[in-house]
Amino acid sequence: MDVTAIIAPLNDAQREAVTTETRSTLVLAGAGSGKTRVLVHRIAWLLRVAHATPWSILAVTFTNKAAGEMRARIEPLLGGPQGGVWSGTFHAISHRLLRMHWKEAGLPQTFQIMDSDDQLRLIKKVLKALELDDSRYPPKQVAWFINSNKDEGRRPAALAQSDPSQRQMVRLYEEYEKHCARSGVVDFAELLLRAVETLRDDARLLEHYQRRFAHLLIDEFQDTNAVQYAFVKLLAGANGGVFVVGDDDQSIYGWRGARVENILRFQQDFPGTKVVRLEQNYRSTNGILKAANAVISNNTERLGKNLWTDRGEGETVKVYGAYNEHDEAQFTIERIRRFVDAGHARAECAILYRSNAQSRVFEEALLSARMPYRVYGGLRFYERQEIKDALAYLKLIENRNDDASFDRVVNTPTRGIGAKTLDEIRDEAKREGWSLWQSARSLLARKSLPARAASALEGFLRLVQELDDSIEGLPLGEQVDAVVQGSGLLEMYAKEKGDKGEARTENLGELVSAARGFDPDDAPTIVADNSIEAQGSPDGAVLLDGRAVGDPITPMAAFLAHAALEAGEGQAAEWEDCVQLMTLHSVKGLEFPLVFMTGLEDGLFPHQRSVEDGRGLEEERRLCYVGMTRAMQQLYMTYAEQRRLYGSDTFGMPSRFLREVPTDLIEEIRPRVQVARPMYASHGGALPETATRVAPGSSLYEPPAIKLGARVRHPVFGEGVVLNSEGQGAQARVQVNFERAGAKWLVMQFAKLETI
DNA sequence: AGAGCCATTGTTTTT
DNA sequence: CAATGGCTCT
Repeated sequence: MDVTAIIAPLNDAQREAVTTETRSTLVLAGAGSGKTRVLVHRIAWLLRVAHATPWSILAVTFTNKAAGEMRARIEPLLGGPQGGVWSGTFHAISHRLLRMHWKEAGLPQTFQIMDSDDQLRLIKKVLKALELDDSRYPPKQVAWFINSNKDEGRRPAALAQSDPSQRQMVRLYEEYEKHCARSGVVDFAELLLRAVETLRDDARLLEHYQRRFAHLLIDEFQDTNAVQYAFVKLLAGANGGVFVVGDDDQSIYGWRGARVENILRFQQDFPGTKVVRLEQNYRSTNGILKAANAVISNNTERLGKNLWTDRGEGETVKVYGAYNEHDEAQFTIERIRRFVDAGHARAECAILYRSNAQSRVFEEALLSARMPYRVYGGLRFYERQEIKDALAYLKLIENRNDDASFDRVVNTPTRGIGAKTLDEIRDEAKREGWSLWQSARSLLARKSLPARAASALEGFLRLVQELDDSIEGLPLGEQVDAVVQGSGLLEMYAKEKGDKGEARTENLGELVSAARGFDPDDAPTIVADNSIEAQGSPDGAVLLDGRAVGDPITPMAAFLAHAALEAGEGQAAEWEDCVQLMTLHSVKGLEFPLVFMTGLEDGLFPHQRSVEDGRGLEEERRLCYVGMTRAMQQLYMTYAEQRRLYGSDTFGMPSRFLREVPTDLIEEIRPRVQVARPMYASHGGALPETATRVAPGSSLYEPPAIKLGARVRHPVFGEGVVLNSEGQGAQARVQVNFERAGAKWLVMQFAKLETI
């Protein structure tokens, strides 16, 4: 393997990035510009040309999927699997550090990871324990408060306690942390924060890793939050090489703490950063690209970048204004059918929408059209109830103090441990500061429970202990099998009637086979490969206290972490050729020859709640940009004039993003016959259509004459508020709720409305 | 323990 | 329009 093979397939900008010798590099990689390629080739370059050792490289990605893809692409380039390189998500890497250095991190060796679902349950418990009203402090909001503070690196002590409700929130945060500590569980945000704090506060550990990881590579840098940024900065230290790749125009996770500003900050914090822009797009035709560029250019907070391509103009972007959501679905399917009839695969087509709820109409239509499809998102394997039950038993076997797991299965299957007994246990736990397991044992020892409850509880404790004893020394798969059966879960779900029970027992079976097939070595970020560290790297990485750095991780611990960190795909990968349905968020990173962006109506997309502030709107616009740039050959953008939402009909205006595409780049497809809008339109695509150039004055380009929520005055009815509007141009009507006369529909053309 | 009833409440998602 | 959660009643 020589240098040519690594750099030959690259364009100038890509090559400049891959071969850079500056300490810090920022690659601004536009959509479809070969971002992953640059990352992969950079690693190959470091190994083969700069002669870096594998263990000096740490590559961080945003999702597990991306990490897997990166690993898969490095292999052929280097002619074999690359052991020693640490790669994975920030969470997986943090987890690995914490497992190895649990002592330094102040965690029990058997600490367990708590997912968002467990977290919410715990918060509800804490609310109850503090006797706070959960309608005044909605658990979701509390979770948001805790998580976003952790994402920003703030512990309760660092928080202002300005007003009483803020004080309560901080108290909840504190109490929540106590519960976590007591039961030895760690939530997602905690994984990161704890890892950063541990490194920060332990000079020897920090020095070891700073010296070891001479090369840091971070993907999707625009999606990093404050703690992740701190993590990078900490590990880089004063000398480490940092190579970050990102695209400010594709930052769509601001709402969960991601900070685009990190890109700007990076250049300040790492003086001398070389900035490389990848602007040549290899994915889309020029028409699509120009349209996408036009939309994103409306954002003010940009680093600036213009994608170009040397592919041909291609087809124009098509816009379709449907009567309603059913018409929208029919139209979409009809176009897919044409595409497929022309010899394409269904899997080349993607239907995108803003929110998951919108998939339903498409699913129904696809079903009745007998067209196979696959919906991304939804309930994932390790999030299923029966799987979580089984995992809870396993976690409890690992760590008796895991309260979340105790709570979950103490009475599953039912064994006569009711609310009353549990309250007793919880009271005891609160009084003594113990875990539920410890409290249960104490209550039993003191014989302070009624006989029946006592024997039921006794039975549960014994069951867990017996399971623990019986699986010792067995291979992982047999351990899981023994627990699934011995816990009674399998029997319980087998009794459940109907398909549901069957599906659940099947899933439990799948869990067992997942465990049988689980190879810790396939989860490189989860299992510490101590052998490599023990040998020390040739360039002389230190050993701490002369022993291997950190503790090894058992297969069971690795499996449980894998289940928590990588919740598994929503549906088992079916290899049938099918149409792909997903949200605009989950399409990031993918590409399709034919893309439909649907539901382009103001209020839906951009979403109502984002329209209210400017930054929110810019993020929505980036989401639109992400969607548009997924299309390789053909892009359709559709909206519905009428849509049933939350059980009532709404009349939306075409999305403002549609108006941001220059008219000469799109063709608007409209029904040829202007019929009166049918009440329940569903014309199966049979309606003759015609494609026309959009003329100024077309419905799309006529801004709404009146804003929803505006106050208006009518010569006869007096003052009121605009509730709704419908139609455009001469037919435009508005619904106004008059203070005296009540709600009325008025035709804009005739009603002499005056805004006030 | 489980069925049945009423009220509430609705983005985006990974880890 | 649902899905969810809390509640009561058997």
